[in-house]
Amino acid sequence: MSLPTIRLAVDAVVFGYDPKEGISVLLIQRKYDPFKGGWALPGGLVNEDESLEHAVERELEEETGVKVDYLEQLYTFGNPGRDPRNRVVAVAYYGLVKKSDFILYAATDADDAKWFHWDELPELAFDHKDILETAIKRLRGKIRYEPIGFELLDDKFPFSDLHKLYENVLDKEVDRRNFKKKFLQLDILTELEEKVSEGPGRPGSLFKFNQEKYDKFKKEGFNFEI
Amino acid sequence: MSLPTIRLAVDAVVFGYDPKEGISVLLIQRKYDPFKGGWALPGGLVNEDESLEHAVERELEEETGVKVDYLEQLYTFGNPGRDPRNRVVAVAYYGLVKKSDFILYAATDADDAKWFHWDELPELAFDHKDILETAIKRLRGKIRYEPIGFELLDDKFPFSDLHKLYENVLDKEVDRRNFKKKFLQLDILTELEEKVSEGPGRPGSLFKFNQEKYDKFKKEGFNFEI
DNA sequence: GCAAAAGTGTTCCTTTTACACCCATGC
DNA sequence: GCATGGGTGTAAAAGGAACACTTTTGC
Repeated sequence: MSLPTIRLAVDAVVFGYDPKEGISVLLIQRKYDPFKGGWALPGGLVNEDESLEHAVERELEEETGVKVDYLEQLYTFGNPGRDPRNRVVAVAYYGLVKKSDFILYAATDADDAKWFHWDELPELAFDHKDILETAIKRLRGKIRYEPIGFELLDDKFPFSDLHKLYENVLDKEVDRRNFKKKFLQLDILTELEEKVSEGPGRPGSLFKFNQEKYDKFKKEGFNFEI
Repeated sequence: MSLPTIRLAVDAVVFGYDPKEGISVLLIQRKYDPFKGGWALPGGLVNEDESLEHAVERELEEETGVKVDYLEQLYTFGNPGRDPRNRVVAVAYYGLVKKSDFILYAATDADDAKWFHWDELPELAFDHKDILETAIKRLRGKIRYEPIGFELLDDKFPFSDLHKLYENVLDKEVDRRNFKKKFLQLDILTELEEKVSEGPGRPGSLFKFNQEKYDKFKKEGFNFEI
């Protein structure tokens, strides 16, 4: 019996955030067939001697110039037929980045790399729509028992940015006062002296995450129902 | 550049339950090298034209005779070096079964197949210890936002079996009365007329799961903090 | 009649929700 | 001075935790 030839790939769902625009996803435009010219998740084949994480980070940087510092395995998609030409099993990861940290460029397999608002996505190649939906569900679930935000917001941010982030991810209104009360109770934020004023209205204090507490919650989880 | 040769395998962490003995894990004794004679999770290479789920179910039945009806993808383990001979990436699944439904037998790659109490596990081959620990964590997390039990208990069971199951999985005492109150509120159980007496003490009613509600919670999740 | 397990209810406390008024700024 | 967003507190409601007594059986 000969060895099955199954190719192993990784794909990355990278979320970015902007308080004004909401949540975006990083996509590339494919340079080669299949789906030439179509939009897809960044990703590619795993090399024989590299770890899966390394493969995602490498492909992501090659194709888009983005380096994520937070990356987590999402799910493995392996249905025969998901790639029209060969059997390819893809281990999908998802990551969070501060959009403003990067200038996108496209290279290797990508003709273009762009952020798309997660409500206005183009048609996607392969089963990447499924992957993306799985990632969105995961992000929505995650937010309830692990902090997100540090990876998506600037180092210093007004509280309203964090509040809007949660409203965006959960896609529902969240009472401003109760949210603040609950979040501050976690004792994960440091309030700075600085204030910032964006447009009209009273300026708000800037906050930053307490890295240590943040990592602790990330590791041990918490309960954050809202 | 030649195609990397990465082999793709699946491994299964199958949990079984017995109110008297607690939670067990199904392991096989390896017939061939590497780790010949050692204990390992059931599993094996994926065929070129079968889905990952199919591969797990096939390997599991071949090696142990167990057919799971509930199986969920756990995590993909892909570190180079996890298999001493080749690069093998393993997609791990975990499943829940009623132990009493099966008579184990060992075949193909397995010399023996046995249930081990999850507190008294032998040394495991490859990185299977990591896989198992990941599965245990997942099971403990799962119990809080999805029902488990239907897959682990007999069709009809006294309430105390369910209670013990939760105590076993969570590895802590849970107040009997509060647990019952909360669980019955979910309206997921049907109380039967039948009563059963196991040893001394007042006989208890038998319950069964309301399949429809169960599937709904399984799909949509709930919040069950205890 | 004693030990063992099942059935049931109440109180207290914590957490969550709903909600309103004042404050600092830009224009 | 008015529109806009930021900052803060309180009361009512719901949910969770703690806890004790009665009932039915086996021996």
